[in-house]
Amino acid sequence: MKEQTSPDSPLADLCRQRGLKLTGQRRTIAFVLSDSDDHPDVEELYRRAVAVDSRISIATVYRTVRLFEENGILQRRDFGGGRARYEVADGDHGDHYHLIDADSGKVIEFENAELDALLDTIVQQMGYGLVTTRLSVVGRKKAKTRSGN
Amino acid sequence: MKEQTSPDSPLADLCRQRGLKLTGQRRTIAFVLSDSDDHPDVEELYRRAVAVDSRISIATVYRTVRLFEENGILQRRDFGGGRARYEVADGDHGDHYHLIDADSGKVIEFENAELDALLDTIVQQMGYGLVTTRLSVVGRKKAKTRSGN
DNA sequence: ATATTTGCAAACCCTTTGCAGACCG
DNA sequence: CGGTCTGCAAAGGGTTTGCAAATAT
Repeated sequence: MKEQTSPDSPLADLCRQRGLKLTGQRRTIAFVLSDSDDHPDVEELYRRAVAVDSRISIATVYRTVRLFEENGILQRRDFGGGRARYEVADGDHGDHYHLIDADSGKVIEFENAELDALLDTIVQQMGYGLVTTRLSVVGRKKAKTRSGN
Repeated sequence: MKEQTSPDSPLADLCRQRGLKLTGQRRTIAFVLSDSDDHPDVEELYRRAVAVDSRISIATVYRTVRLFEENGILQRRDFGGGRARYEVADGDHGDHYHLIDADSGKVIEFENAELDALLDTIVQQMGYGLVTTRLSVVGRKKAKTRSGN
């Protein structure tokens, strides 16, 4: 009888690697997150999780999401609108940013090495080491350019 | 009898220019804001306003701050921590960003034309026009001795 | 004069928490 | 088994709002 090595989602595995107790709920939430490529808020995660296993409470989603964030598994984002949104954390590199469509609210991810480098340089020159970058640009589709704010 | 042209703070004047009714409370809040060069949250603004005129309620500060934001007089910022913080809006140019000290939480403003340009270019290339940039970097002061951790 | 604004307190929204029972390792 | 995790509902912190009285233009 062979041992099952990894029947779980990538995030569930990560969970285990981090030494976190892998409960049914966490497994479900991890699965839902692994399965998401957008930036759901807690209520949305709750909806998706309940669809998989109805025995999950929203309090647990809040607790899990916080736990995952503290363990570097998730990243919390704020795109305005009062509620926190989450996405699977990037590896140490591959950092990415967000462009938010001013009209539709749609979030578009992008990467840019030059931007990475420039930010790092700027922060260095100010005598600091870069810890985190929180950057989202709001843009409007192909119209006049405004260089405000 | 000559008309008083401008006995008020710069922001109170802006208020008037925008056609907003200039009440006592708004005048006070505008004064407090003109007098601030940091990024106070609503409670802090309330404290400062009450120090000038005790007949102000926090509800009015919330309402005024929102009004000012909607009229481009103030800018709301989010540095984490749940509460919104405010600062006087930049003119169309002179845009600036924020570096947050990871340890002290201190907010340090900076400008960088190269960064302005790069962001604009990136957004253009994605087929959008830049509307707003929300950027704050968290950094840790470089230790000159060693960087243990 | 009269439409707006204010203060107060209650309402709201998102998030956290105390507790008793359920569960993982 | 023992400590951790969960569900529930109540509490919490920031922000908004309904209403009658006060106020600006």
